[in-house]
Amino acid sequence: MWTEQQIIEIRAALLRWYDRQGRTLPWRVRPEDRANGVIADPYAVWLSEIMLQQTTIPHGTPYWYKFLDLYPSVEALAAAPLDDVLTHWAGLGYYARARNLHKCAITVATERGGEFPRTKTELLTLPGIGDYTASTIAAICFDQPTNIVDGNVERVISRMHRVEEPLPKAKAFIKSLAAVIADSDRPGDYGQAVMDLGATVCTPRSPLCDSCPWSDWCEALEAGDQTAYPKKAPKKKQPIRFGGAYVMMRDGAVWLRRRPSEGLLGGMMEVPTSEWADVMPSVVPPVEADWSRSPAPVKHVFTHFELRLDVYRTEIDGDPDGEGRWVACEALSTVALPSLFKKVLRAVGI
DNA sequence: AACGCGTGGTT
DNA sequence: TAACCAAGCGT
Repeated sequence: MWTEQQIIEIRAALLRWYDRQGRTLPWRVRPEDRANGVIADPYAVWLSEIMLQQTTIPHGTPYWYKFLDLYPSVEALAAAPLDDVLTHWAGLGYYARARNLHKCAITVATERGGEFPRTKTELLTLPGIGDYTASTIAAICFDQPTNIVDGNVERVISRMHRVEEPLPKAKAFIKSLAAVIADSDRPGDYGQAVMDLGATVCTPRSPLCDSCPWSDWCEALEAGDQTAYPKKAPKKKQPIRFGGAYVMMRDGAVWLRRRPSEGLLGGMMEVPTSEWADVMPSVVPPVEADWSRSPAPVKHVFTHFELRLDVYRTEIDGDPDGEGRWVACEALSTVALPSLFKKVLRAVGI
């Protein structure tokens, strides 16, 4: 292992690199500003961290601007109806994040006077905030010396040490290795620096080792097998499920209903569908009508299965049975409609 | 502890 | 094209 002196040099090399980058993300405080006492806004940082969980920065960033504009404070977010929050989250995926975001905002606004807790331990008690997010907020906003480990850090550390154990089993071990070099003098900058390193230099496919501040200490670079790490457990093939979606139109409006509040796409609106099964279920339309089927099924890939929906469309006069409501086609952007069902509507020309 | 949970971009 | 990937969390 490294001597204390080496560890100090490793930290310093990363922070020198980071300071030189000048990479700015909109919710960040630049190192020079931080040195002058500028404090990151916990609300804005929390919002960004929840949105960026398993989400790329280009995809998440427009949502961050929109939410800050619509809900400039945690109180404003807490006061909004959940359905509005889900509407504005639509398209970002992992909708439990939006439900937890709203729940967390209510807790902070009503039980904590609008102030986020300043310690990792207290942050961990809030809905939607796990180890990574708690560590990050505590470090970036409150200068707490935490050990920030996300997917980027796992890749960087597993390469430096050529960790042979595959993820996700190796998470605890990698985290213990990361803790050895985590910086306690500039916790926020260090955490962002090591994540940036993974995101821009120590990339999954083609790492830019010539530009890496840690190349002197990287075992994988020395061995020439950087991209062999992190080792990952083989993933199983995902099943394909089939079903039918039934688009009912009346006077330029579409019939939508609300999904159950938990589980897949929980709380979001949907076009009525059949059950989703391993083989195409027998077709039982929700109303007797003259249905036309779209030429090609809609394909949609979830995390744990692929869905193929045959899309049927019809015009009806009355109301369908069951819960739901008519939504004018021009007003579809004002409802909590996930991408899957936007695709379904697009497939029949809406 | 392993699995459920979205979506869009890249290779 | 199929596989892989992205600043994880809850149960």
